[in-house]
Order: sequence, then C-alpha cells, then structure tokens
Amino acid sequence: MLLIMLGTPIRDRQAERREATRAEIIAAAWAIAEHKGLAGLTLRDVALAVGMQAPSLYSYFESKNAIYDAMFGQAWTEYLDIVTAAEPTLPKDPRAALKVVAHTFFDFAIANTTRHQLMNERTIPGFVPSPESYAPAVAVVELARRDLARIGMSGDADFDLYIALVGGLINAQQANEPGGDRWARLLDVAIDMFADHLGLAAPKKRAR
Amino acid sequence: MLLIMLGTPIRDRQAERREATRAEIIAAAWAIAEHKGLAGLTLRDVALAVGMQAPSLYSYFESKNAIYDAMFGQAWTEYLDIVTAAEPTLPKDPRAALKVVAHTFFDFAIANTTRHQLMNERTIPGFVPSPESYAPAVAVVELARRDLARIGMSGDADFDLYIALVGGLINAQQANEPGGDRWARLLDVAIDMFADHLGLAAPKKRAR
DNA sequence: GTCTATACACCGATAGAC
DNA sequence: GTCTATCGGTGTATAGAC
Repeated sequence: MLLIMLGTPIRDRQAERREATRAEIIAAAWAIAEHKGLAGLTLRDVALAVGMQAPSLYSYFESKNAIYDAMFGQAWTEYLDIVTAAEPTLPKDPRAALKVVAHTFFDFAIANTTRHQLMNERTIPGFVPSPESYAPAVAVVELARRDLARIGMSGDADFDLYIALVGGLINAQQANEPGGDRWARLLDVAIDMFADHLGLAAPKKRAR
Repeated sequence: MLLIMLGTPIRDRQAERREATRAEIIAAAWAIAEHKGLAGLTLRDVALAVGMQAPSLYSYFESKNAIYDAMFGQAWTEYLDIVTAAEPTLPKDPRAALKVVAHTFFDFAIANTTRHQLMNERTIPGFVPSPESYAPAVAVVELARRDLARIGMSGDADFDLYIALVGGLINAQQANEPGGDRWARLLDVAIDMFADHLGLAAPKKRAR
C-alpha cells in the first residue's frame, strides 16, 4: 500500500511528526485546563506535561493564544461531528426536533464545561479565534439553521431568539449552580414555550 | 451643627479620609477597566492614576481581588438604587411590568458593559464576590422577585426562566454584536412570548 | 528543525526603612 | 501611610547547541 513516485513521496513523515506533536500539546493543554481552569493554563505546565522546556512550544505554536485557538477549533470540530452524526436521526415532529437540537447543545456544554467556556464564553482576556478555527463554529450554526429551517423556522429573529434562550439557560446553570439541574430541568419547558411562540402544533396536552 | 460629646467625637476624620481615598481608588479602577478592559486592570496603573506607588494600595485594599470586590458591590448598589427608584412607577398591567423590569436590566447591561461584565459574568479568573458585596445583588433579586410575584408570577421556575431569557439576550448581544441592536430588538418579542407562556392577558392584538 | 539556556518586561504581592 | 527594594511567577523573545 506504500506507493512512491520518484521524487514525490506520498507521506511527509516530518509534517506527520510535527502534527502529532501539536496534537499531543493540545491534548496536554486540555488536561491541564480541565484541572486548573482555562485561565490557569501556563506554558510551563504544558511543556512539562509533554517533556519539553517552555520556549520549545514556540516551535509548534507561535503564542499561547495560538494554543487556545487550536483548542477552540478542535472543540468546535468535535461538536460539529456530534451534530453531523445526530442529524439523520432528528425527529420529523418539529417540536420534538427543537428539543433534540437544544438538548444536544445543552448537554454538551454541561458535560464539557471547559470546552464550553472556551467555545462560547469570552473568558480568556486577549483571545480572539482565528477565521480557520472559527470555521467549524460557523458550520455548526449553518447546520442548525438548516435543520430548523426544515422545521419551518424561517427568519433570523426566531433563530437568534432560540440561540439566546438555550444559551441563557446554560449560562444560568453554569454560573449559579454548576453541577446542578435547576436550569436544566427548565429546558423542555423553555422549548415548549418557544414552540408555542412559533405556533407549532402541540404534542398532546393543551386541548383547549 | 457640629456636636461633640467629650471623648466621643461624632466624626472620625481619619476613617472619613480613608474611605474617601478608597472611593478615589475605585473610581480610578473603573476608568482604567473601561479603557483597557476589566482583565487589563493593573495595580500599577491604578496607583499611577491616584498618585501612589503600587504597594501603597495595599494600605487600602488587601489584594487586587478586594478592589474587584469593592467594584462589584458598588455596581450592584448602583443598580439597586435604579431599581428601587423605578419601582413605584411600575405599570399595573402585568405584561407591561414584565417589559419594564426586563428593559431596565437589559439597558443597564448594554449601557455599562464593564459593570455588567463584572456583575454578571465570571470573567475574572480568581474572583469570587464576598458576602458583603454580594448583598446588594441579592437585594436586587429579592426586589425583582417581589415585583414579579405581585404580577402573579409564583414559583421559582418561572422566575429562573425569566432571568435566563433576559440574560441570554444580553449575552448574545454583547458577545456577537457589541454596540448593535440585533438582539435588543428581540427583547419585547421575547417578553411577549414569556407572558403568553405565563397565560397573561394579551395587550391588544391576538384576537384569534 | 528542535530544543536548551538565558533573559526580558510585566504582573501581584511582601518586607522593611522612614 | 508611603516609600524603595525585591520576590516568585507569567508570557514571550532570541541566541545558539545539536
């Protein structure tokens, strides 16, 4: 399976090695960030974890923010994979689909607080994601917008409101009662409220 | 008007002076935080602004976080004053009252982004507000809860949902389009949606 | 190309002289 | 109470060994 055309090697072993080391650094950074907090990440800790001296990291990332940036892109890519995999199983019923999409996002945020903090909160002082790392985030939003449009949710206003509603619940849960479920229990109620607002058919109750 | 009982002075000039200097330091800190960002605040800058050397600040605050703490308490006290002053003018109509309360909070957050960031976002790494500084925040919540209970909004769930909804809109506005009004325009829509959820009487439309 | 060694500028915080 | 001096820590930069 190993093919070589003279002078044009199929594999660039050096680039592979470099990419593997970059991945190793990012993995170590996640582990430290989850343990000491996202803002508690230091280059010296990361270097120690991968068996380097701190300045050596600059051979792989041009700054600390570049490491955050790679983490940002990786986290959104992971979530894009989850959402892409779940898309074919979306319920036909609009109200049920709204709930699945909301729950997917909510549960990911709660289960991965560090990732959510980096992905959705502006908590690292100087950090602004690069266009490349932002791309998977845009893809997630586009995919969600497409899914919800198929449900009949047209217009930016409804989508913006939906995002703000789910995001508000996540933020309230994380900020006021991390680890609890006081706001998590409200998610279905909130989505029903939103579905009523859209004028979607009620599921069973609401005979009126 | 200056009364002195022997040995028990009415005024403690030293404490007054100290308190005045503390206020001066906090005012300087706000100005710098608004200019360089909340996380960009440094003790050296604050000291320079009030004509001191950095370590001298430790005569007035035991740490940098203590300065943040005083700012936190001051900001919530300011907002408590606003809410307290506005309370007597609250509309009798429940739906209208919901909107006034929401707008008051939303507008304050948008008009004072630095204050809102410190008050409602966990953006400073090690900072946790002290019970004393947290007190006015609790008072604001209690007051809002009382106002909304008079409207007929009983139960924690509705209140929590209301808070999350308004907070989500503020966060979305600040994070995605600071200075714009894409989410601000949704506030009334959102409150109407919430009022419908509560079963409040519609204002004029919704003839059905 | 990769890594070490060293250094810089800045930070919050502390000690101690005055 | 305010200063100077200084500490340990940070992100970052660069020279040079390998």
